[in-house]
Amino acid sequence: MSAVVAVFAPLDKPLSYEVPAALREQVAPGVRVRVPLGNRRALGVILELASAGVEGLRPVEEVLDLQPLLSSPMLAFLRRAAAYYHHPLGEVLRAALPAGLTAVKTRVNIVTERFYRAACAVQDPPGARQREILAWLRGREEVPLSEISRHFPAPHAVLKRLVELNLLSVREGERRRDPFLDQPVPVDVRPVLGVDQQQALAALLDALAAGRFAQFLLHGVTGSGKTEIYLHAIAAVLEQGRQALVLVPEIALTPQLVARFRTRFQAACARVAVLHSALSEGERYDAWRAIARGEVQIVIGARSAVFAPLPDLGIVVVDEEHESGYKQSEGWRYHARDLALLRAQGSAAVVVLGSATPALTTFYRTQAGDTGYLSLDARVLGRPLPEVELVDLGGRRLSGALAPELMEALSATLERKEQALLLLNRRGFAPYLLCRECGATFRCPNCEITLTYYQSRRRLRCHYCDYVQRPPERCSGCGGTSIEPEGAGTERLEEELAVAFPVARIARMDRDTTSRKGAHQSLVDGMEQGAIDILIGTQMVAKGHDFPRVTLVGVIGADSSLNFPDFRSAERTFALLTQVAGRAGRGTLQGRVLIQTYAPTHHALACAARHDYLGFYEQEIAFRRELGYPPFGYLINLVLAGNQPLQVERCAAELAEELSRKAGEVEILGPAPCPLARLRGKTRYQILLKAAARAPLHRLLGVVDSRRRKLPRTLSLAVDVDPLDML
DNA sequence: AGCACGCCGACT
DNA sequence: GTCGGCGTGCTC
Repeated sequence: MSAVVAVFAPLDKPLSYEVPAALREQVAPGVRVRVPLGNRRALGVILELASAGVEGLRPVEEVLDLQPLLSSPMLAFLRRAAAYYHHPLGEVLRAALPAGLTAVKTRVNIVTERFYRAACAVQDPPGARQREILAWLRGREEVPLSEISRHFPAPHAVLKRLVELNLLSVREGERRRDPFLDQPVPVDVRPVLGVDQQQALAALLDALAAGRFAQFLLHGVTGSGKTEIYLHAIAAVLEQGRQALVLVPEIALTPQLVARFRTRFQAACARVAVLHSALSEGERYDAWRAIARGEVQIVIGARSAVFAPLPDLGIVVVDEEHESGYKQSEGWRYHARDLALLRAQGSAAVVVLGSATPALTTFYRTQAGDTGYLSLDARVLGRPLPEVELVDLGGRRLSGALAPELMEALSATLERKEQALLLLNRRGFAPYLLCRECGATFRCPNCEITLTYYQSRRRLRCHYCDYVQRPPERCSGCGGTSIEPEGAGTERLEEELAVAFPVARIARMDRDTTSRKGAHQSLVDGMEQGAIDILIGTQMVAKGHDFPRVTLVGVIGADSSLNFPDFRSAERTFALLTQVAGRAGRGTLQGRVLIQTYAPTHHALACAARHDYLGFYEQEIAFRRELGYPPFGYLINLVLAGNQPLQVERCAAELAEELSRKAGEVEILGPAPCPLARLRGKTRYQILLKAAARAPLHRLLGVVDSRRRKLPRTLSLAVDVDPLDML
């Protein structure tokens, strides 16, 4: 008997192993095995078994699972995914399984831990620390050791003594800690559905009742009540005894969404599992097993949650489906929304893609009829959309980052004691330092970009590789000393506003101010409690939260994303502007949006100002059609990177040459240096493959696969199927 | 990925 | 004369 095994290694094909007689009872497709590979061992998953013996196979050494870890629909899904993305199956399986199940060095998963509970005794112990911990424990139920450790350093000896004194009881229990449980549970409000919502829901319920694969776009502006529809549809899925998967672009920004799900389904006793990056290896494993056993009805998570092993998946919700966070940007470059569709096909599940600004490709599918279109026209409670004005900066010279119009609007907002939100999609004080004498800028030695200047810390920093240096006293080129920051980032804007509005309470929200745990939440709280008057931030401020007292939104660098060297730059700009504009006037107050731009006639800006998705779509789709870009063509980007510039260039040229010979109907663009031609010390070249259909592209990738192994090992080749950006 | 094999520079 | 640099090939 032999087994075909996908080994967790970047091999281009599965390997066959002999199944020893002693292991015959234990093997099955979907179980993990330990196998010899070269002169080491590796883990892998059995894909299939064959009774016919083959000579000269090495034996399976150990079977690691009693039951298949991956069900057969799940395996089928992952095989299709591997084929689609031209990624080694073993690596795909590794990405789909919780870390810890794929490493050879088998770590014992922590499944139990000690729980302590204060006894009913009233007398107090002698030690001060003992009293302290006991008092704390008396205020709560059963507490796991890990949580006690978080509040008290090295509590073990103290706890042991308290147990000896019979003041505490201990129990060994299964570990289940979930940071999202700390969220206050909101009251479950069940708003009455509007007409649009009822129609959308009815369509979803019909599809669910049919029990077949179907996909829908739920198109509605922020605040139009998409979440309520998800909740209703999921309730119907649970009724059928099936499970639901909810994907969100970034789980860290959605604690209130999670809380809402928890509250709603508490009564139905449905278990909601949240998969997020803060889970330890053990917790992740526990959650994964519970999901696979069918004990969890609803899974909420970021892109990797698309691999959650729900046994009978009935619905997948992809919230904010246009978000780029769904695309994995290194290693296996999958897109969770596209994988969700692939998976749902195999599970006869319904997919709901929700967005206020759907990806162009998604909206196109609704026009073509492949995807059902459900539209929520009005904001709930009929709140009007904010008035948006474009402030044309053409030919004007500003004294600071803000135009007078925006300054005036800000002071009016402050006078009314309302809040303002300013979007400037650039961190730091200034995007670069400039020598006034010779025009030199200061660049990262590893990456081909200018170093961002941080005034607060007096440092220059690279946003790509984190290289840091002190700002130079004099220019290395001409020796000049008049070196000045050019352009403005959030740090500078904050400073400028502090001068202009000395009494205003100003806060900044970007990756630099929110890296500390809980920092993001405290800024959100500050806004909600009215402790902040002006919130400055990068695109982070456009996402996630409702601030009911925000009546003014200002956008400062609206054009910077428009000038990205990428065919999707208009789409991204439109989505960001629409999203941030939606932040104004969420409460009962009328909102106003001012967008500073040099390109007021560009359709991304003009349409965003009119809240006109359809108008934007019409213009953008015409451009895509003309150039054969998605959805009218399919792209695969090949990125070659290496330390030696000449070698990278030469190999890229050779690869492109060979591809051209076999191109057929595939268009080969390049090789050309990537827009980020150097990144973390590596020189990068790209070759873009473009075709009107997928099949010839995939055929051509066969050439890449066979050539991959012949490349010098000092070079890396990344295959990006359906690239989102090409930097 | 990991690991060995194999062919060219600076050391005891 | 070796030790070891990393380019190259292979893993059932």
